[in-house]
Amino acid sequence: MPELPEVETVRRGLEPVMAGARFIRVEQRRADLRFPFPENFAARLEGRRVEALSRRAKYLFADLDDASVLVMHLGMSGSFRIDEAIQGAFHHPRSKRAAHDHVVFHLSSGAAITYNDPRRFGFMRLLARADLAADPMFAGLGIEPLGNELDGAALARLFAGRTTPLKAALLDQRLIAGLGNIYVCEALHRAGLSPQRAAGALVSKAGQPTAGAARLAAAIREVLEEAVAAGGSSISDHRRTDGELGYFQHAFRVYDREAAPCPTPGCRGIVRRIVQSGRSSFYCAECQT
DNA sequence: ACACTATCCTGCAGGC
DNA sequence: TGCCTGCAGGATAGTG
Repeated sequence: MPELPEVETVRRGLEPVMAGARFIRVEQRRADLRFPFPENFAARLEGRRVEALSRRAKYLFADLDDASVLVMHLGMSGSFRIDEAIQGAFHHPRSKRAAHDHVVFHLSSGAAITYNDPRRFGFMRLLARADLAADPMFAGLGIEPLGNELDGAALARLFAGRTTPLKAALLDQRLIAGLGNIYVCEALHRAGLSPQRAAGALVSKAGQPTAGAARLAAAIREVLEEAVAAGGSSISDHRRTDGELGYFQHAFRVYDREAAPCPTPGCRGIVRRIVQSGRSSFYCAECQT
């Protein structure tokens, strides 16, 4: 599910009940997700206070009061649900969905936060804050697309000399961290660039960003900001922490719209689907060149 | 260096 | 109704 906008939506939902709260009790219902849980996971969390909840790329970080960090990744199908514990009156419906409730955080704020993940590609880790930057998982992460670093010049620097297709370059978390299949497709369409174009073609011979590079940087920022404002995209699994759906999926111009007319004004193209790096690319061959 | 594949896992849609 | 295939928002390891 979750690319940067969905993870940021989750962060904003969790922050009011997690930041400043203590873990009173932690239920860990299985030994592993994508990776084994840390040793004594529940015991190491219980009693700890969350100082802040932040996001980097598609990772969530809960800074704890013992100088450790709880790292959470939602994989493809992870979600968090917040239940306010009201005098034990809350009833959890017996559903297939509940079978994939793997972790429950009971917090001093009175909230119970349940992590659900059918495919179990998500994970949780506990790291010393001092070790975070050097950890292999984070040391090589690329620039944050909603931060100040992303502009045409940054793309030119990252893509210079690369023959790899734009689609693959934009999915590469070592270059830009946080984009996934949906928002890469959407950003390329907004920028009028083919996913098959060589990444290095966005750099002039003098090493300067082309007009396409500037358009792409602006398109990435724009589509992510709009998606965050919409609460992310809910295709099948993504839920906001209050259980509501995001609604950016209604604003998709090309993603999962094979054979639909291209939405670009005046364009008579049809959205096509091709496979790159084993994943679907949706684009319009008429206006994306 | 790069591109593609398989892999982890479950659910769902579509074809028959 | 069921069985089968393929596909899905991520990320990594391994191959050529």
